Amino acid sequence: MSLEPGAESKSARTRSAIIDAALLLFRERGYEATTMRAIATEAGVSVGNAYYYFDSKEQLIQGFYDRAQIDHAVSARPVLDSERDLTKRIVGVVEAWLETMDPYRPFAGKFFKLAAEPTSPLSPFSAESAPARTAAIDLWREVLEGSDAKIPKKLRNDLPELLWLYFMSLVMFWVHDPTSDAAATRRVVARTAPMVVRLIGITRLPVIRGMLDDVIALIDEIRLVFSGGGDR
Amino acid sequence: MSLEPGAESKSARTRSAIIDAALLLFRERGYEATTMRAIATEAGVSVGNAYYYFDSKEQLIQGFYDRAQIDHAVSARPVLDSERDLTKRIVGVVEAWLETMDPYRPFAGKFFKLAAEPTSPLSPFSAESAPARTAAIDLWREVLEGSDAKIPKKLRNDLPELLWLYFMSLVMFWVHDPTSDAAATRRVVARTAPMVVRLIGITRLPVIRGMLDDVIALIDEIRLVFSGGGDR
DNA sequence: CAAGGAAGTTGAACACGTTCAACTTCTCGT
DNA sequence: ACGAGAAGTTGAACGTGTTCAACTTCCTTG
Repeated sequence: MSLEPGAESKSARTRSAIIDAALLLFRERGYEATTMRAIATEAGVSVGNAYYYFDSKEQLIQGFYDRAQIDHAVSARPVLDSERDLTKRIVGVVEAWLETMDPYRPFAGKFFKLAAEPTSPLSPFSAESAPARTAAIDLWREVLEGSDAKIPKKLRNDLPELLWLYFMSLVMFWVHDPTSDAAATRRVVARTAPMVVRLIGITRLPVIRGMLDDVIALIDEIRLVFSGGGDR
Repeated sequence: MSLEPGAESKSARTRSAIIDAALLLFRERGYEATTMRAIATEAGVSVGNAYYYFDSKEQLIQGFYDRAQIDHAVSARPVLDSERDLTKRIVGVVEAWLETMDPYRPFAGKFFKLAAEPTSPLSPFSAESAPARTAAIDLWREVLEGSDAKIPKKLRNDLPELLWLYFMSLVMFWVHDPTSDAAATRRVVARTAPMVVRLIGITRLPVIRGMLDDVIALIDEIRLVFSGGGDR
């Protein structure tokens, strides 16, 4: 594999030409209305050739995920580098994501429907998504570690993952959000981000600390089940 | 529409014959492997006729939902009538559901993938699912009201819905649960149900009460968005 | 009872995702 | 430069969900 930009192999160029074509047509007509024949034609290849590079039409969405994640990391950079307040960091990173995803919002539902199937490689919990997932969790780790908030020791380990889960539920809300320009989602983020921060602070209280231990123990147990601990 | 049982119209019988055939074949071969042609043949009708009664193959799953909900209400009855302890009521009702759904577990993922699409009538948040949804929320209201637990006034209104949401997240976990016989899900229920009950009790603490007001305000706001308050 | 419209029913036809055997082009060791 | 195997490419063909014009049965109204 060559490293000089612009000198990528022919096959790599064909590959991304197909993704480009797919994403273009998805934006224009939506996911279902875009046929594989149309994608192939737009990309200047045959249908069969498109299937040489991608196992299925759904598979093309993985390409979308990868790009979205990179775009998000880029658009979140300014906030991460300038803001210290944890609440504002959370809000900023989520808003950056909303910005990035805006062009795809009309048919995002179709994408997440596919992601919701547990056996699908597109599921955020699948092995195939592991790279994108850990990258995303690392982003949330940076949100935490770059902030001036004091994180209780007990939470250090699990909080990035929990924050990512919080983010995933925001994404789910966004998918269902009927308001134009995702106004409701923005409102929910603005409202819940301070709650999350306060929740972290509250874990110092004795009453809560007892519960926290249970929660952490449960999370660790669940992680074990999914990392091969359970019989599949 | 006739009310005497056993004297239903021909069309109603055809309708349920198609659902019977579909559910039978789904169980035997899975969702994707079952063709509409096979369903029609099994039900003793033509393909076109099946489409006279159901808009699509997905639509057949709505029939599955309706039955599952009825079955659950029935299987949850013993616990609801005999047990007073809130934790045990929650665990019992969830276990009853797990029992009910067991035959469909192998392909439940396929079902919930369809349910995850916001625009789909199969979404638990859709208008079409409203009857099933309110019935389910009512079930959780009974779980609460039949228990000996003291529910803070502030929570009376929203708690059944919140409990249903908790249940929905358990369902999501169940769909992803890789263990045989859903052992991990059972464990999570056994662990989280006491936490939920403790969480309800804790809302009396002054620190928490402040947060609780925020949460309730947010929930009410969200409900408004989805009940037509937002621009669609 | 007759008539005519509504409800129910049919299977062939269509469009789409996907597969595959055949073909072409590239790569590299000799 | 050559040959052989790998990699890339093709479009026709297949199976599936869905549609539709035509047909049949049922029900209502005069």
